[in-house]
Amino acid sequence: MSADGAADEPTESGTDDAPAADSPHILSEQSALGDGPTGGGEGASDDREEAADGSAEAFHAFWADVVADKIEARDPEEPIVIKGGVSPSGVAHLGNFNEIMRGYFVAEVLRDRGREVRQVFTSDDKDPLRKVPRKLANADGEIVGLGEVDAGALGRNLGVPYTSIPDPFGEAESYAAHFAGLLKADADRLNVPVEMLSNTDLYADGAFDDAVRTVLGDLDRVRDVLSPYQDKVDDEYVPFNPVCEACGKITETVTGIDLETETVDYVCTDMDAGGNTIEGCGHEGTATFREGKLPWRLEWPAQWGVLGVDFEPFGKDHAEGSWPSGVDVARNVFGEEPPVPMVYEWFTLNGEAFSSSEGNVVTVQELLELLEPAVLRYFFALHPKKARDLDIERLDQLVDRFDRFERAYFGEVDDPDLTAFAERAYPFVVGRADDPPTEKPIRLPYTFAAVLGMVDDPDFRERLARDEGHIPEDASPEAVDAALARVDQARNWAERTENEYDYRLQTDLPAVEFDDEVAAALDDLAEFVAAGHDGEAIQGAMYETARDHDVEVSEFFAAGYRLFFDDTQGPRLGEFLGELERDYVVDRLRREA
RNA sequence: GGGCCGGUAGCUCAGUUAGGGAGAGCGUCCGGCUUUUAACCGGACGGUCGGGGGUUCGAAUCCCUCCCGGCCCGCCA
Repeated sequence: MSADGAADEPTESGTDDAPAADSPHILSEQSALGDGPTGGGEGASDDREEAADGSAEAFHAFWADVVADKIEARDPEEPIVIKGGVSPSGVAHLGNFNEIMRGYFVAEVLRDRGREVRQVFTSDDKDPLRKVPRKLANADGEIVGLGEVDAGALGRNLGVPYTSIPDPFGEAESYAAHFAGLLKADADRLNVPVEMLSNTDLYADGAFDDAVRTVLGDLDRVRDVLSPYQDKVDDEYVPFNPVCEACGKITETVTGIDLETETVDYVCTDMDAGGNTIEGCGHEGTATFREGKLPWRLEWPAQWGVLGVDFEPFGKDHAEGSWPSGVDVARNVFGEEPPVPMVYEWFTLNGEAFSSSEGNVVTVQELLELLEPAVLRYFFALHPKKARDLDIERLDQLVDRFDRFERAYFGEVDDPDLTAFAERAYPFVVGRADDPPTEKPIRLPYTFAAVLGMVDDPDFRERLARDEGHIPEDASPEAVDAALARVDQARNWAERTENEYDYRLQTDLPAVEFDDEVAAALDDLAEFVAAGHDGEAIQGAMYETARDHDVEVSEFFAAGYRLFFDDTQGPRLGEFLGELERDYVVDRLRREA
């Protein structure tokens, strides 16, 4: 926006004309060329008229630095504005968080470079509800079906801006407020400071007045710019959608424009919405510039100008659609430079596309029951151009990768590439860019934490973790507590996925029946345990006892698993029993309690 | 059909900026921990870097082409 061009004569293409110059795929370009290197840490190559992009960029191990270079190269005014935005839908799922998290890392990198940054997020809530969602998230973030709410009320509000639709749960000010509240709450959970803005409010406050005036004041130019992108744009097309004062719906038939009074006349006609027709009420009325909205292809670039946006990440669906037209509109309708763009790949959940209607969604809140915020933030710090799958079944892999990434930061991994990435990105991932941790946190391997989660007793968990060497002797109580917090998360994971760690120590004696040899062997083992031995010894005794009684080792273990877990398999039993209360183990082995 | 992005080991991914030894973790297999039972340790197996062609002394990396997948190319956002 602030850059250079955009004098008074918005010519063909703002600055230079190489088509690739406006590619939003800034993390894919091989770019290079240019001359003056940006030098070690300064960046900001000033004066130098055209040529624009010049300056060979230094290599960065963290993609957010590449983006930050692009932004700084434009010599932006501060605060630098980073924007994201979504239209409210039924569920604020993890996919929506790309908008927030990708921008966040760029914001943090810029702040780290001494820049003042404002990260905003627009809830594009003046958009009309186009179809009734099949799933909604309630105020607690739980996903529920339409049966939980007044679906009829939603159906009657098709075509109405989200901000004018009551919250289906009857709590927030509106449907839009409910949804924005969910997003904000999740951002808070991830400790991401983002300023939520309501698009409806921006209109109501007159923020878009100038943009609307510009658009309606020079319809021919707008039509010229827009027509290559949209077939519907003809000589009659008026890119402004008043809200019908009678029925509250967004309308699209404008019959008159009065630039003096800043009003438009309209007729509330039927509207197509994804194959369905939303009926208009037929009302004829007059609306001010604040009582309507611009269509998306104009609204988006208008937001850039209104908010002074310097950078905006967006999903790949926008890359070939609204981005090119947005660039054109920004330069040739509003006379300003579009922000630095960045396309991110979508990711999938358990191998499938996110889909709230089919229930294939997961929220930040749900995920934080399964892993630490830092791990989730790490997921978003990975390269945005890779299509990634978030596989809940194999969440342990993600956590393991994070742990390795963390170890790399502390110089414990022999992998130069990973180490270079970690050295730069880790402080941002843990949210401590200005005060990086100097000591590596204690991390229990995730699957081991899941094993500990089979027993509720906190002392048991700590003892076994210590005995297995996962907690240093001199660890502070706080550090130990922090490490053990992962046990509850891993336990939730095991329960949620019903995987091979989903075992539960049985407090009551399961129904069992053993043949005489096995029973005798169990009695012997009980005696051994009663005599007082550690886990390792018990493990060894299990083998010996089985042999002594001519019992297959596997059969004997199965008996043990049946007694303690009511299952045929389980974790390494000896070490496990060694940490449990002795009387309990002895009684159970004797099938007495 | 056209455009954009992606395709590296069974899985999850680094490596492509700047051409030079194809890598990690997990899984699998084998072994170790006196001892077949998920955690810990060691080792091995495992890849035509999607296919083909080209440039080069040398290509996962650069160029061309083809295949596969996602997205866009109506409306909406």
